[in-house]
Amino acid sequence: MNLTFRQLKVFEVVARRLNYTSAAKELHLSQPAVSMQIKQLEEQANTPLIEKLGKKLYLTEVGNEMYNYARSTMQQLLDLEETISQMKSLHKGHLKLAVASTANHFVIRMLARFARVYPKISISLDVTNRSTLLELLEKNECDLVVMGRPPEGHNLTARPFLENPLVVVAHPEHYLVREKKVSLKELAREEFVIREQGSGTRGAVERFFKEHNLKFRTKMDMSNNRAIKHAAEEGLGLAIVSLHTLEIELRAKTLNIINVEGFPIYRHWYVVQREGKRLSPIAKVFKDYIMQEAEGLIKDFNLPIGL
Amino acid sequence: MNLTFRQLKVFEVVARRLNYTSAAKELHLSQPAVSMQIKQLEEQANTPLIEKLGKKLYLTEVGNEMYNYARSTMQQLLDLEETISQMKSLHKGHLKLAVASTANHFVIRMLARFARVYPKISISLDVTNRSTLLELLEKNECDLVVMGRPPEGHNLTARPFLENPLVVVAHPEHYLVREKKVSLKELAREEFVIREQGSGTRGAVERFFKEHNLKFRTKMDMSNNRAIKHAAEEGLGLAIVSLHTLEIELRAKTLNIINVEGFPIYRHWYVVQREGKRLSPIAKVFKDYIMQEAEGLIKDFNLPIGL
DNA sequence: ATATACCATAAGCAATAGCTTATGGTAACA
DNA sequence: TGTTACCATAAGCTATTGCTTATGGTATAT
Repeated sequence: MNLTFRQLKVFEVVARRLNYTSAAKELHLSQPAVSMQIKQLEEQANTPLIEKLGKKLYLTEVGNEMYNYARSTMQQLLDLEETISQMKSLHKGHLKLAVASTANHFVIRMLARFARVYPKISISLDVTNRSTLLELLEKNECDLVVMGRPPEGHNLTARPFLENPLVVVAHPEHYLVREKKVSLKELAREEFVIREQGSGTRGAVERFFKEHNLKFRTKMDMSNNRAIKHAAEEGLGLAIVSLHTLEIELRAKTLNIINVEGFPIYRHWYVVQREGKRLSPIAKVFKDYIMQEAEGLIKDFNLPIGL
Repeated sequence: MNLTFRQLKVFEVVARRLNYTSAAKELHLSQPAVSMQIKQLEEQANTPLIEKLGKKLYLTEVGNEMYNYARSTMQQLLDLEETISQMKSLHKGHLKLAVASTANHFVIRMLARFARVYPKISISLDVTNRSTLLELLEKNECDLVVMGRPPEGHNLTARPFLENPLVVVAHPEHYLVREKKVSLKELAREEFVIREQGSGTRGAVERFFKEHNLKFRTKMDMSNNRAIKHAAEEGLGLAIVSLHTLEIELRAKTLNIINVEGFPIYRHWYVVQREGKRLSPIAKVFKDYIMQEAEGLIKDFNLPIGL
C-alpha cells in the first residue's frame, strides 16, 4: 500500500464533510481533483472507503478506519512540526557538554544563567579529565567541550574564550606567603602538589619550569582538584591551580596566593568542537553565549589577588 | 512541511544503518537515490537530520526526532493495513443489524451460530418496531434489517428468506382449544390481543379479516410481543402471533394453538437493505448465511403444531 | 603516498502526480 | 417534469518525482 499524505489530507476533509464539492472548496481545488484523490486512495486500499446512497455520502467500515488513521497521522505530523520548530527556536532541545574538572566551577556558573534564559532545554554535563574529553569529542558524544588548549591533529576546532591564570597557593602559615615577591629560584626549591601527568595544568607548569631551566619537584599528584587544594592546606606542599577554582578557599582564607615572579601563568580556556560538526541550534547559542559573557561572569566572582 | 512516505522509509533505513551505501542496497536503489531522498527530507524539515563527521554518520537532534516519527508512522501504516486486511478477510469487522421485535427470537439464534463461525467480528443488534427499522434503513445506520415485507417506494431491496406463520393462540382452558377445527366465523366472534397499528403482524391480520369480510375486534393492542402473549395467557383474548415467537409458551403449555380455518397465515421474513448499498464483506456473508441456513435452523426449534 | 570506502553532485530521462476544464449521469425536490 | 445539486469521467497539460549513470571530493587505512 502506497499512500500519500495528499490523499490522506483530502480524504480527511471529505470524510469530515461528507461532501466532495464543499471539500474541494475547503481545499481550494476543483471538485474532480478531490474525486481523483479519493479514487486513488481507494485503489491503494483496494476497497471502497466512501459510498453514495442516493444523494448522501457515507463512510464504509474501512473508510471509517482510514479516517481514524488519517487524523492520527496528520496529528502526529503536526506534533513533529511543533517539536522541530521548538527545537529550532531553542525552546526545547538537549545540550551535551563536557568540561575539564578544573573548568567545572565557572562553567556551571555560566550554565545556571544560561538555563534560566532557556528554561525548557535540558543539559548533560560531563565533568571529566582531558583524555576522556578528547575521547568524547572523537565519538561525537557531546556538542561542545570546555577545556584547556587541545592537542593538534585531532580535527578539532578550538576557540579561546577566557584567560585561565594559574597561581601558586599555600596554607596561610607558609613562609613564602609573607614574602612580597618570590623569585622563581626560590620557588623551585619547594615541592609541589599538582594535577596528574597529562592534564593541561600539569603540562603548562612543566613547560613553564623547563623554559626557565628549573627543576619541578612534585610531592604528590592527584586527579582531583579539591584534593590538591586540601593537600596544600595541610602543608604537603605548594599547589599550582587555576585561579578560577579558588573562590571558596580564598574567601575562607584557608589558602593564600603567593606572589611569584612570572606568575600567574596565563593559559586559556577553550570551547572545543569537532571540526565540521554542525552544532545544534541550542549548542550554537550556548557557544556564542560563553564567548561573549565569560569575561563579565568571571569578573563577578573574581577576588582581588593583589597582583 | 510536505513529507512523503518514500522519504520517511528511506530515512528510516539510513537512520538505522547510518550508512547510505548499505541503505541503498537494502532498498534496492543506487546510492545517489538515497542521498537525494534524504536531502529532500532535510529541505522539508529545513534543518539537517544527518551529519557526517569524518567518515561516520550521526543523527542530529532533529534527525533523532524524525527517526522516531518515521518509525511510529510506518508502524501505524502497518497496523492500518493489517486492520483493513482483516476486515476484508472477515476476521474482524462490525455488523450492524436491526430486526423487528417479532423476529428477534430466531434471528438471535442464527446470530449465535454465525458469531461462533466469525468470533472476532462484533455485532450491533437493534430490536425495534417497523417504523424505526425503516428509519434506520433511511439513514443508513445499519447494514441489514430483518423484518416483514417492507413497504414500496423506499428504495429498498428485500428478499424473503423464511416463512412466517401467524397462528391463533389462547390459554389452555379456552373453549376453542378443544375444537378440532374452528371456522373463521367462529373466530370472528372473539376479541383479540395483538400488536399495535402499523406493525407488520397487525397489518397482515387486518387484511386477512377484510379479505374474508369479517370484522376484527381488538381487546387490546400492545407493542411488546411478550406482553401480548401474557395477556392471552391471562385470558384477555385470543392472540395472533408469529409461530416463531411461541417456543417457550408451547413447551410450557401456557398457550395453545387453535386450529383455525385458513390459518396459519403465511407471511415471510425479509432481509432488507437500502437499494444500491454496498454491503461490507461481513454483512454480505451474513446475508448469504441467513438465506441458506434459515430454514434448517427454524426446523431445529419448530415445534409440532398439529396442522 | 596510495588505495579504498563513502557520500555529494550533476545531467538526463521516463513516469506520473496533480491539476484544470468540459461534460455526462443521477437522486432529490418543487 | 424540469431543475438543481452533486459526483464521475475524460482529455490534456505541466511540473515534479524518482530514478539512473558518471564523476568528483574527502577521510581513513596501509
